[in-house]
Amino acid sequence: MALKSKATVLLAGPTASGKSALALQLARTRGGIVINADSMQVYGELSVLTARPSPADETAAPHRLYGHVAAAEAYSVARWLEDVAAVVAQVREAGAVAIIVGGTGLYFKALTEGLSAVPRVPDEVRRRWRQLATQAPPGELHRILAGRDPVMAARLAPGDTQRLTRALEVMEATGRSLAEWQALPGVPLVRAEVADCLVVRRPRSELHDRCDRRLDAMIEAGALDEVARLVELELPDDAPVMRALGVRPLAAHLVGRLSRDQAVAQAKLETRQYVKRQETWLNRNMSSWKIV
RNA sequence: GCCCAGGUAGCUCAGUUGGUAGAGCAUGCGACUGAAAAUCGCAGUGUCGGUGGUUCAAAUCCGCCCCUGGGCA
Repeated sequence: MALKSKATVLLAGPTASGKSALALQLARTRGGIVINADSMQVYGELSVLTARPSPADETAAPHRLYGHVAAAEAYSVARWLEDVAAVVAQVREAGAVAIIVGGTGLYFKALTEGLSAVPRVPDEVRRRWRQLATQAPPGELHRILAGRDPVMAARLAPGDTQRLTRALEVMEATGRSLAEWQALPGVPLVRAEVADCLVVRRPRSELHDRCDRRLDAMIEAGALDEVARLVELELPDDAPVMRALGVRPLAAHLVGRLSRDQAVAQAKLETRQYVKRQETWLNRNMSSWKIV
């Protein structure tokens, strides 16, 4: 493929589309460094189930931001953005090509548009709202928010617990509506216009087949053991790692709540649904990217 | 062969005293600013097993037939 020589490559695409392999190939032919833009491949404890690049891949070309976070930590877009900023700076200094690859649309958006400068919410405040969110009857959070931040309340669906919680904690911690914060423009770290923006696309049915086959291969490669080790850490249910595709069904199988076949089927199902969400994001946000 | 329980959306099932059906899941589409592999919104679809009958009107009542599960022989 004919690529202009730009210092940064952004490579997005749905899961199991073959992004990582392409990134590796680009890194080898262009002397690049592969940088992860996937919210789950950052966790050290998960490598099989998140389809992280293999040790062999990692020796074939330098990789950054893979498995560098402990499962017990709650990673986030903001932290990722700090991490990539540092890595991209190093890569530029070294005069190498940064190949940022992943399936997390939000991360690419934060990268190319920046994040609004919302002050950090104290852990205690966050914990309290999240706690309430797990117990509040349906509609309760939305009612509370409507009383404190009608703008955000009008914007959010009553069932959208996660965003309602965020709006509430920001309102409490900063005294201003999240809507005001988000109206502040962010600073792009990498502008899409100066990067090679690539997106891997494949027919949906083909992606589904690839996801299914890959999940079977993950099981063969020890995904169940990996989940067993994760479960032993006894992390809270709302820890982001515990939300990785397949973790919940496979963990349910380990305690006998699902048969192996049911668990595998459920994991495949989750993966297909994720593909759909990714494609919606790609259609909406990356329609001008070059399809490879 | 007899008795019992079932046959309603792709799946699991709900359908009060008869008024041509509905939830969850799946599927499709969409939203998305510090949990994003997350979280959420919207939208299909049905010869109600078949066939006769009763009735103004049958998923619902009656007859026969077919199929599935269980029990008895």
